[in-house]
Amino acid sequence: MTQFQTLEDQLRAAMPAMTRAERRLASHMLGNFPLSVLGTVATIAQDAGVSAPTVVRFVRKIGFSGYPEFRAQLHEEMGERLASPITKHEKWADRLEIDHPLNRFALRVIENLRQTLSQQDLRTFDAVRDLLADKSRSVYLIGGRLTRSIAEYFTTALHVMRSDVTLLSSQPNTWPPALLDMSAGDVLVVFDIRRYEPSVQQFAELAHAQQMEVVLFTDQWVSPTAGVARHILTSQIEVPSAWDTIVPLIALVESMLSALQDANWQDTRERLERMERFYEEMLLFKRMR
Amino acid sequence: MTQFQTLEDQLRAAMPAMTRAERRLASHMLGNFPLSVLGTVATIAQDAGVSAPTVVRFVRKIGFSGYPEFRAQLHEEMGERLASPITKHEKWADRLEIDHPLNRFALRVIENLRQTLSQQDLRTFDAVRDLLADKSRSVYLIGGRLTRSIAEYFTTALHVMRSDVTLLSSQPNTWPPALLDMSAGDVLVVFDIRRYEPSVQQFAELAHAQQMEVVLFTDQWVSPTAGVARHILTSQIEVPSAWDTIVPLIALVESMLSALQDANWQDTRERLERMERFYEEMLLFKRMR
DNA sequence: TCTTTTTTGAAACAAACGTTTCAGATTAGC
DNA sequence: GCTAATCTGAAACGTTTGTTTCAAAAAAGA
Repeated sequence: MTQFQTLEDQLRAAMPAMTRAERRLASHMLGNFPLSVLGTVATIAQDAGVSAPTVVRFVRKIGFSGYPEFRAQLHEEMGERLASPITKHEKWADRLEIDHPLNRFALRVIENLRQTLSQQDLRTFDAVRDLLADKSRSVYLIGGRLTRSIAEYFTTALHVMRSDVTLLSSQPNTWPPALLDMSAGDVLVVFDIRRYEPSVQQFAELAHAQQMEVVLFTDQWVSPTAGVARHILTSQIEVPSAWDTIVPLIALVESMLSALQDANWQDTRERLERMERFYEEMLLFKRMR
Repeated sequence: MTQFQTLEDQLRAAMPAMTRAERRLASHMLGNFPLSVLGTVATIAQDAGVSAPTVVRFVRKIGFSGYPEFRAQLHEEMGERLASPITKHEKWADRLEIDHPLNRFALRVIENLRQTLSQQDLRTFDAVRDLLADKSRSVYLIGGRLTRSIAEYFTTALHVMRSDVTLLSSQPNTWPPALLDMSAGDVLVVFDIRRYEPSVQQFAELAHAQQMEVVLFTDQWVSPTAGVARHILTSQIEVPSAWDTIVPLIALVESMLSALQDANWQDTRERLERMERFYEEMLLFKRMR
């Protein structure tokens, strides 16, 4: 079946060779495209004022094996037109040497990233941004075995933008004393992907009991910590290996940083400049020794 | 059934009240919207990795009488967006969504990732994989202010696959003594993106002088450490914000992990299984208290 | 006009579909 | 650590769907 033209074009091109009833059908299809073609054979037949067999004979005549194939083709075309920018599959993927493990793996990573971003709830994202931008709230971050490095990265970057940002140590026995300094309204950012860690969850529950706002970054299977979380940001993290990918999580974190920066650019720039000066002075000291 | 929001919103709004399998389903639907929802119950179920009954229960839960009604609603919405000539050639996502910082940022991240991958030298990649797979060499990792978290992540994952993996502390004053244990032929993995850190570079030079193999993960402007590096893997890291993105670096690291795993799956699996057992025993221990 | 050919839809049919049931698996509560 | 409650998918079910058959209707050719 030739795919070099759209369904609409195919319909028009077939017009001359049509019989009376078929022409009625085609003209109805074209007149209400593509809404008219979404339904079943029966509904189309009724709307166009022809019988169901006519519809089937018609799609056969223009080259499809049957109505299901015709509809599949339509769905494909609609999908292309409806796709949001980040949902779109890029052509460049074809050019990569697909056989190399690097590219095989990377394509799956990109697929995860794409899905993560397109399913992200923007309101949740904005709400978390506002929480973190609120300087009256202290921010604490915690992560598991693999996610602690994400928490660390987030912390380092957040420090540039605001004060009162604390990364909890990787040793759970230091957490209870840390709770002493946390107040109601403070924010706890939790990173937890499978295999979810009981200690992290327990701590989140304690924090929640202290009226803290819990923000959870997790995977598509959702950490049990979700039960006490005010806001949940999920990522697709499954790749063909014994591990998962944290790329979508990092992308979310960096997007959040970017949004925070936009929300309060004045302060951020000042802090950045001061940090630069401090770094320079540090270097000066070193040289003087 | 309330029609005041789009299907997409309804899916998201229902998220909190969902079970595990239903979340997986909703996540798949949102991640590939609206293409994912055009097909039959069976195809959706298969693509999302759940059973057909789950799909039916799900659409019931969010307020439809059954799957046909759910699909009818989707068709209606699609029709609205596609029918009028004005919007005909516009994308599904409205301007508001495209303009959202998350999506603006994400598009740039994906672009960086794309460039990083297409520019990657596969021979270098393979050579680094072979170095890291060689168990006669110890592996040391080091990173700067922002990249230390990447080194940490890499270390944690590498530990699962092999022994003799060490992450250097974030305090430079601990590095000279650490050098004592490093031998010629050992591997030093350096992460260094702008602004390049003199201390990291100095250490890499010392390591190089000790006949160590230096592997450098850096950005497109290339860290000065490149002078002493045997292998260099570069990433595109520039995004529209005061920061850079480490996503391409993470993707490279994870691809490397995946390649390493493939190179020596037998050993890796054994280590994984042993690790699992240890974790279980730890949990058991905790429960017994 | 009458015959032949083509077109068309009602009815019957088979395949695919959405739905329900139920037992095993998982999770939550005590 | 056990029990109760909830969740989940395989299999069976009845329904809808697309398709085929066939005879009536329409059109074309004589």
